[in-house]
Amino acid sequence: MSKVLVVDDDLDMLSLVRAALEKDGHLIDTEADATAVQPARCQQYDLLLLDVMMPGEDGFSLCRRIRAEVDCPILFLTAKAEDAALVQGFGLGADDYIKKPFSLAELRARVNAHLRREVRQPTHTLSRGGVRFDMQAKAAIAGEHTLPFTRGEYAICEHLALHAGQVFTKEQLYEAVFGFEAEGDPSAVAEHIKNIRAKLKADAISPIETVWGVGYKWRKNSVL
Amino acid sequence: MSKVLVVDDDLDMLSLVRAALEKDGHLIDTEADATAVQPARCQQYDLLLLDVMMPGEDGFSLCRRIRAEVDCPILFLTAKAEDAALVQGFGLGADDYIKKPFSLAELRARVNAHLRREVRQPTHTLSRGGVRFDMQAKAAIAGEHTLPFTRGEYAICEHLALHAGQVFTKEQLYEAVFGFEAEGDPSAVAEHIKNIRAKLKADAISPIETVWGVGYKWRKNSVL
DNA sequence: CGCTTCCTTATAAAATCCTTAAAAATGGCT
DNA sequence: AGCCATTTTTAAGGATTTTATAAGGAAGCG
Repeated sequence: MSKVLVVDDDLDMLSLVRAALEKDGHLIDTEADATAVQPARCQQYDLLLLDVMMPGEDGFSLCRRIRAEVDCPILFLTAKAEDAALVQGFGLGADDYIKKPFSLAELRARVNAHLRREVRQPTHTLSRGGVRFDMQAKAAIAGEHTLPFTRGEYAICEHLALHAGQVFTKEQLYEAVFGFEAEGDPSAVAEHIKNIRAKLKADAISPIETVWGVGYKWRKNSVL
Repeated sequence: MSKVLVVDDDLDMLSLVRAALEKDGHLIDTEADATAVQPARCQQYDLLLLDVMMPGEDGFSLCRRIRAEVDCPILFLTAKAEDAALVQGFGLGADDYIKKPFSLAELRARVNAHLRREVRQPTHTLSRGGVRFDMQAKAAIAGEHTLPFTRGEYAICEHLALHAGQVFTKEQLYEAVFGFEAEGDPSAVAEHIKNIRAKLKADAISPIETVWGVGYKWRKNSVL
């Protein structure tokens, strides 16, 4: 979830852009008056989308005014297709230049590409059966939202997913999660499995199979 | 001066692009055969420019193959102007998508914009979650005013923000802030976290999440 | 000395984990 | 098919662990 500020004097354009970007789960603020945009205000956003042609202050001027103090990507929306204007825009520190008329698909793709770059980091992630594990953040993500796993639940879940297809007894799972001293009641693991399944159910996925008389395993060929 | 690799089967195009980018002082390598491009080789470049339509392996396939191991910006050159292809390209982790025919001015402007962004990162200021860190001044700014952090509070806060998304135990945080001998009571860290949160609360932002049983982390805007 | 910062301690609050017990499901048996 | 023994699932409650909060004292610094 990222915060985006859109500056355009055309109110129709604002609502159009807002609707498009909100589909990707972003938080959109809009502003029709460029002169009202101060550097300090921009610092809370992850990306700025500026129209070039506006009465009063235009997008170029606004960019020039705030660039020094704003670190996030700045994208221009423009009807001017001339190279000179485009080069000028990039020269002011812009990160992209989207020519009108643009498709909403392109707008979304470009905005997301810039936001993604901001958070692109060497993360150890694993995707299995519709669930994405961020091993650094110790978080599991399904669809658009983070699953509210507890530490134990996450650990069991990650271990199963990491060794998808392999069957683990309750004792093995307990040991894998809490180290060697597996002094735990097997039913404690069953309890966790139950909770995990309940939380996954909200996203209509159930990758954990029970092997009767043996234990549990993560389904290997995920039918997503 | 940056190193750029251009992959295109069209030799005329290669020399054209090379000439254009060399005007900006970049070092250009070219490659006509996509299958010959290995991830390890790409890691020495600051930017990759890939043609989409190539005999043998196309640009999309190449991107897919190397993206996980290559961290630099990847730009597509393409004649395909359809939205679907464009969205697909961005979906593969591309950073820009330049439609043929493009002007050399636009090409240069876009390439330079991406390269500039890369070097903007190692600057001494960082903006995350509504807080801007001035690492030189050791000051954190939220909204209009400087946060009254103590030295230790600032250090913990900066370390968390710098490694947004990653979970740190109290011991790790203490060590990260005071170096080697982490002979500190974990509850001292908890105390600092409390104070940090209290001071951030005035600006209605709370980017620090507690991962129960593990530690703390700075919330990362996850862009799926 | 007064001030800030940091650490410690103590207590309250919260969340998780485990245990227990009953209900449901499974597989094998006659 | 029907029944039984075993295993799994579900549910609820208390015990345990971890975190949040508050207050007091030691150490550094002007």
